[in-house]
Amino acid sequence: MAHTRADGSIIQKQRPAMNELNRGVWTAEEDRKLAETIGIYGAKQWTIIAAKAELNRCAKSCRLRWMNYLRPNIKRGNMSDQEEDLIIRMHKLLGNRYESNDIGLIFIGLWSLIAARLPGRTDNEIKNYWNCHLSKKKLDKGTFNVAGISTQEMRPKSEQTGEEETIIRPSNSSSGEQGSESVFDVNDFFDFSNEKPSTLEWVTKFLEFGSS
DNA sequence: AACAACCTCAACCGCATCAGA
DNA sequence: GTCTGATGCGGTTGAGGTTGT
Repeated sequence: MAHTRADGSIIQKQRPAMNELNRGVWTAEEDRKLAETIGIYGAKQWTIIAAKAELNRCAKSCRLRWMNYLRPNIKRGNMSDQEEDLIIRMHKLLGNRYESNDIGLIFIGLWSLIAARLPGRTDNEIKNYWNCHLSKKKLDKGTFNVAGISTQEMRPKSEQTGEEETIIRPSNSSSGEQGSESVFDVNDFFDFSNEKPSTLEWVTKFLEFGSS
């Protein structure tokens, strides 16, 4: 079974078949059938798509393949510094903060929230990138320092000094204004107006928690 | 050249949430 | 209000690739 990598090279991969459903790597023919079916029925009703495509794949598998690989405008290749910076910022602000509180809503939609703000990137890709590159970088150094901003400096002042503060101060601005009040405002940075209600509620709780 | 260790990333799994009956 | 199937998410796996010795 062949599979195409992001750079166009072919890899071979196979998992043992379970039940009567096809599993493992998608073939070019399966991709073609799936794309064709989605072209007819749209990328929404996955149980119908899975049945109509006659791929012997479950709906979840079809959805995953479309979302992570076949979907138009998927951007592949290395993450830019800006993209990496954004991932780190958002993970720092959303992910780690929620690890340390007791609201009980940990990491809900984190990767998809980040992916939504990185056009062409998938949540799976960002998650993989974090696990492979960034979390390791964090472990190695204790802090990040991407695009001139370390996560120590990204921490709300309240975490650093115990004072009340919800702003983040880049260590050096591009304008070269040493020590200027170039404030990173969480409310400006995150526009969640298009998120579904449950996510919006979660973000609201998060922001309320961070500022209380 | 051969082997081992590590890295990458597509795909699967289990669970939570959503939406419609 | 409840039930049930569909959908979406993060965590994890594991085969193939890459790098180091």
